[in-house]
Amino acid sequence: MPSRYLITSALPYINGVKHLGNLIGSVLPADTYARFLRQNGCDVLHVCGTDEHGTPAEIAAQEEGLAIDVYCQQMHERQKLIYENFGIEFDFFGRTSSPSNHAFTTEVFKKLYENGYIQELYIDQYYSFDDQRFLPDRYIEGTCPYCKYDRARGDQCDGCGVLLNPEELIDPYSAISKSRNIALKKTRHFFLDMPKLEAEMTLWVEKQALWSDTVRGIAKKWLKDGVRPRCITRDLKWGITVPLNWIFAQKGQPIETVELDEVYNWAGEDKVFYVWFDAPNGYVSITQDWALSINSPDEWKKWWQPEKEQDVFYVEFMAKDNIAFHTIFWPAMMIGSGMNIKKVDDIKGFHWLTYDHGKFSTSQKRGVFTDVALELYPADYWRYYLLANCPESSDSDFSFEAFAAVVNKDLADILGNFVTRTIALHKKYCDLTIGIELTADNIDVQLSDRVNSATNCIAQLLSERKFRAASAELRALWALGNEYIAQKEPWQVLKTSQEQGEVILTHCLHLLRVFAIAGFPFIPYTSCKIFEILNDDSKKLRATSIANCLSFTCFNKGHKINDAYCLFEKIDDDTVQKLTQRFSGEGA
RNA sequence: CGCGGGGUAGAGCAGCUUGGUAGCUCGUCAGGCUCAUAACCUGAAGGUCAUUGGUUCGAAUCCAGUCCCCGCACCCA
Repeated sequence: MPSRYLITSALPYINGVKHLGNLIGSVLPADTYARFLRQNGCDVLHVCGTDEHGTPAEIAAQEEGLAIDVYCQQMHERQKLIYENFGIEFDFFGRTSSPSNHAFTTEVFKKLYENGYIQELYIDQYYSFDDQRFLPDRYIEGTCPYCKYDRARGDQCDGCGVLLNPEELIDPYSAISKSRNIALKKTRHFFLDMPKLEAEMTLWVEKQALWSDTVRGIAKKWLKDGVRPRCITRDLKWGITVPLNWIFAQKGQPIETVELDEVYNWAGEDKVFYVWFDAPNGYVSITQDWALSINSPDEWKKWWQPEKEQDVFYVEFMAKDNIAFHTIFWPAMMIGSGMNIKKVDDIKGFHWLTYDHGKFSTSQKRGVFTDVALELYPADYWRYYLLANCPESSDSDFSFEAFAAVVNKDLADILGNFVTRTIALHKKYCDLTIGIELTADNIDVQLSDRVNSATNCIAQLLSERKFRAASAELRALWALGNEYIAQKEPWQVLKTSQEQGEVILTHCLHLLRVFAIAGFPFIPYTSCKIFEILNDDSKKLRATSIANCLSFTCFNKGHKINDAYCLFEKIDDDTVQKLTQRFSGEGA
């Protein structure tokens, strides 16, 4: 057993509020897993943060009329608050624009350079005079030389799918300003020498036993087709500055002695690392920021540079588009740097969440975004639905119709209703005061066995990070409550025997406690509410492992409980229709 | 032959690695109960596992071919 569990969620990009797919594609399952491990008493660190560099961020800031740093600051706070309100408990939610990430990324680069994994090449890049900037490949459009599609991008043609270089485009123009006043300029860039790392990466990928077929498949595909030098720098202002002084010093050619034009070309001092190069380093630098925040600056090493590799078990959560970076490029950077940074053990990759059989779309306002979601319904509704229906093995669809069906049935009818009926009976016949204690003589062994079997199963599935199956088993556990109470009919028994009736009801109260503990990784707010009703200490929710969490002796004679209330409001058909219409992105 | 994912009861999915009488949830229908958010419990109906061929005593599961659906278009994970 590893002594520590390191968990990272893919860093959400800064340029806007994320949608439900982002939530279920990384941070929510990661939080669920982290909560589960913490209940088991494991030492867990879960970090995430905003990915802030790159052209899309600059353009988004420009559109908002804000300076880039101000924009990022605001958007970071906004995203952070939304995750908090979903009950995502990061140890630290950091930023890739932080000083620590500047420092760490620079160090990674220097080590790669010293170890001979960095190549310098001049490349031709388009400069837009009207935009006054170099244009990243995807911001140049033109006609595809192969299929003649007239809106091909500089990196790829969407007409025929061929991968392109920008200079291949016929009649190119700036996608930002549509200006054709652009010209190819030579500019010096740095490349990560992937071919040199290929053999080592292949070995490393082969070694991975835990990765799913999908993850392994993507990794192998990139090893097969994607092994070529990858450019790691861009000509931009916003980012982590490439340490040119240091580089020229390394060459024994002090920068002062070199013609500026020759060195920088058009980029002047605006040469920064490409966002893909600095973003994953954020996992480490954010941990460093976490360490600073707890006044133990070296604490991050416990996680990223453990004495023994197997002391830390590291799981990354992400959507499938990110898998190549996490299976190949970032590990290659870390291996090449020789910095002895802990590498990932398992990668939990998610497929896409579609919206009402189509795509989420920011520009069309189609789909539910995380800020609006919380205005509509409490966090646990979303958490439960998304976990129970997560795109684990293939894409899955979100629709309000399905959402309402699941919320109404599972949360309201199965769980919520069991809470209400149990407490109502107790109030009526026992005055919300526990009058008996359960002992070996009166404990229902059959129930006990079934509950233990279910909780063990949930724990096992969570430890394997199978969220859909774990949710289904949680639901089955809830159903045991209704089954038990229907079979025992305490409302009948109580008419003839107070004691026998109370034995049944006390079993039900303990079941509620089990539901709260087992549900805590999934629907923490609800679990807290149930514990309040039971008048139990909510700290125990965080410190009781799910497997075998059943104990029929938690409540002493005389223990008072609180009255229940409706835990889940149902969603009616009319509302479903209105919401479906509202978020369809058509007309509106 | 562009890449990737998928085709299993009306809907949504599991099973496929390691072949052996087809499973879960919702929905439908029929009973039961009345403590409860018109909730709950029990039972039933409903599938030749896209299709063709092969391997095998035996294939949803392995192999080969065919067909169909989805994403790879701003945004976006």
